[in-house]
Amino acid sequence: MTDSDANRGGPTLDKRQRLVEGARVVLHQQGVEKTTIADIAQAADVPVGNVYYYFKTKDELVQAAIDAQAQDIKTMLASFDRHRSPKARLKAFLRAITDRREVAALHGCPHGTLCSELAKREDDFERAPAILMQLFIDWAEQQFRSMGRRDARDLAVAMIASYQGIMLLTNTFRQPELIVREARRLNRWIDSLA
Amino acid sequence: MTDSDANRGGPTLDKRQRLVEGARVVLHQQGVEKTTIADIAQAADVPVGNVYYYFKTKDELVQAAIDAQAQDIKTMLASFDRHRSPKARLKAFLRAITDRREVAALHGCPHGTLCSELAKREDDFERAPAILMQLFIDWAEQQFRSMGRRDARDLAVAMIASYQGIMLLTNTFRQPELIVREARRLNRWIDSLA
Amino acid sequence: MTDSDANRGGPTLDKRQRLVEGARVVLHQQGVEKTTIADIAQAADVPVGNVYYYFKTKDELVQAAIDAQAQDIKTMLASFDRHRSPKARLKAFLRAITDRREVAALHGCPHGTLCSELAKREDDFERAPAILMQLFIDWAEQQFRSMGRRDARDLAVAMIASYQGIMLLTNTFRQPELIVREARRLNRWIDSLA
Amino acid sequence: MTDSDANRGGPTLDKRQRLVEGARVVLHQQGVEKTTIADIAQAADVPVGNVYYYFKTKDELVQAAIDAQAQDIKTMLASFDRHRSPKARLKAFLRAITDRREVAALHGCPHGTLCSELAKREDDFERAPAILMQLFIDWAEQQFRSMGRRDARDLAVAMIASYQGIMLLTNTFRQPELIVREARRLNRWIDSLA
DNA sequence: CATGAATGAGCATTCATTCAT
DNA sequence: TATGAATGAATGCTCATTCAT
Repeated sequence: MTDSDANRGGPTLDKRQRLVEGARVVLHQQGVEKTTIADIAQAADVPVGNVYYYFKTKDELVQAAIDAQAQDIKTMLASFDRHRSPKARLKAFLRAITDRREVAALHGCPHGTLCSELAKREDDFERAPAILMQLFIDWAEQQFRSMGRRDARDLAVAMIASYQGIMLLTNTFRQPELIVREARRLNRWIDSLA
Repeated sequence: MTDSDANRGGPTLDKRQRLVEGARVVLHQQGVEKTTIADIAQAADVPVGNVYYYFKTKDELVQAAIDAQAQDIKTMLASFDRHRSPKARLKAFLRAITDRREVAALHGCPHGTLCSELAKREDDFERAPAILMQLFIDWAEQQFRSMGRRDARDLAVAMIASYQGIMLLTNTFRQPELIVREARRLNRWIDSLA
Repeated sequence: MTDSDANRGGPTLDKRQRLVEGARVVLHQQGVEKTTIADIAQAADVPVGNVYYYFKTKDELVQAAIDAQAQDIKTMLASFDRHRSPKARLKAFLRAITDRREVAALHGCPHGTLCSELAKREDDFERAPAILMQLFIDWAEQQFRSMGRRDARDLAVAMIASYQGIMLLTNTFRQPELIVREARRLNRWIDSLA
Repeated sequence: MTDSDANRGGPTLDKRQRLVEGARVVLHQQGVEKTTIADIAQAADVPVGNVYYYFKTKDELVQAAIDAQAQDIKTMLASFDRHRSPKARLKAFLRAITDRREVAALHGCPHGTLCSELAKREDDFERAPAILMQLFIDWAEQQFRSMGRRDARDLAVAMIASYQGIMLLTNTFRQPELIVREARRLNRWIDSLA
């Protein structure tokens, strides 16, 4: 999905886009600290020295990758609007997650691992990826509120927590099936809600 | 040996122990990649060159920190045995988590962030912290099984996922209260189980 | 590229060449183990960190120095072709050696000491400088064969052994004259051969 | 031979002797620069900290190893006195060398590699192992002089050079047979002398 | 004498960032 | 804009030597 979205509008990406895409992939796979500018440049097929024309610092490039991920999340969540009921939308979310279980087993959640890693920093950057989680929670809260739940916020936090937690376990144990079983459970839970 | 004897029972730990403790603290606060041997040495008040007398490599020291964490987890989980019912034990677990919410907001779950970060590695070390998660899941499964649940495994995974997920959100948003509310919800959930 | 073009034919060498030359000189003078990257960088007037732009590891730089020495050897041996008879060529070789007796007394044979030192290693590198010796032996064998000697190989080995041995003694005793006398003896020996 | 001499007088060696023996073996195998005090201590089964009771510095221990080698050389050369003629003594020398060809192929000449390596140093130590070579040359000169040769000195130097050179080639190419063939040639050469 | 532990200077290597062209 | 090259401050790790007991 990442690639297909990024390529929207033509097979050729300009260098800036290629760098952001490369950053997303490599940062997800290797983590922020272990990823070098050279890694990203290579993934984007851009000369190392050229990176700094588009991004003044490594952090700025990471920020751009986070922003691009935010866009992806918005697009994905918006795509669930085609379902009429909030329950159907929530289940579509679970389905989307389940579809990515193999990648999650290998590299974890692209957003969760980013939050986890950047939260260790002591500069302003530590809060940067929080925006990604906020998107999920806000969306989920909206769904639960559409269902008439007063405790929509808590349910949203609980659901996203379950999502992030199962991603972590899936990654830790390298077992994609964990997501399948948990998604099934969450599906039943959604059904059980008034 | 002399030191450990001398320090037995006292507040002063010998250097090896101090290094492991320092490693635990600093690794939790800064992450594995960003933490230098010098950081750990300083935290343990040990000269840098001396670290290598006790640990051949940085990885070995990290492993020792993981092992120490495993011990702590075992001790904590064992302490819940004083409660007679499995439900009481699970609730005691939630209470223990809630008690640590301030640290979690600042630095995340000491085990979860470790799993998340090390899973990015490509050496054997990537699986090392899985043992920590396993301890939690096995313990939780035991509790649910004591309650007669056939789906004890799934419930255990779900509960630990919720735990890890809420730790991640708490850390991401720097909001300790998230743990309080989620713990309350999980408490009710436990009560609702047959 | 710019530099190499600019330096073409001139006394100034580009950095890579300068590094290889510096490595040759310093490795010969100090040996491989005692020579630091900083030593070579300084000899080549190149910042330490820049060395790694040209050579991924110290070993790779050493290998480049060996290769450069192989080139020198080939050039030198080829230069003896101007002599018509094999005996004259062998004597030219002895003269070339004798000409370098002062350096040999100070630092030994640049090839022999390299072989001696690297043979102690346990990685693949231990065999690397063997190629240098092989060049000498093959060339000498060719000369003896041109003289119609059936035992060309043995004679070649014997002669190169004498060469290497006298270099070692010259270096050990810091007596350049040893080479002069031995060269004289080998000259007579060559004359004595059928 | 080394061991049997060292053990003369009983199966137990005191620590100092064990250290010197360990040093000899390890220095021969690994070279001076690559050998750590810990390596030698381990080979001698002596605690690292204890080494400095017997030897103030690493150099002093290396010097002791050189001295021990000098003793060995003297003993070996003296053992050839049982042969009546100088030619027989020289041939006995060649035989002794040939007997050690396998070790030479693996680690080079224990004396030659030491000379080669230490000659690179810039302190007083650079001349230390020259004494070993001197022993050989003096002995050989004596033999040639007994044969009535006026050029005894040159012949001695030539012979020891051949010896050292073939050791180097044997080590470089890892071919023990080189020594066999060269020894044969030197044998014939000795026979050919008036 | 013995010894585990301590210490700090040094080394190969990495990498974000800058610069000259 | 583009890019290969430059730079220097880290970082993990080693090791001769010293010290306390």
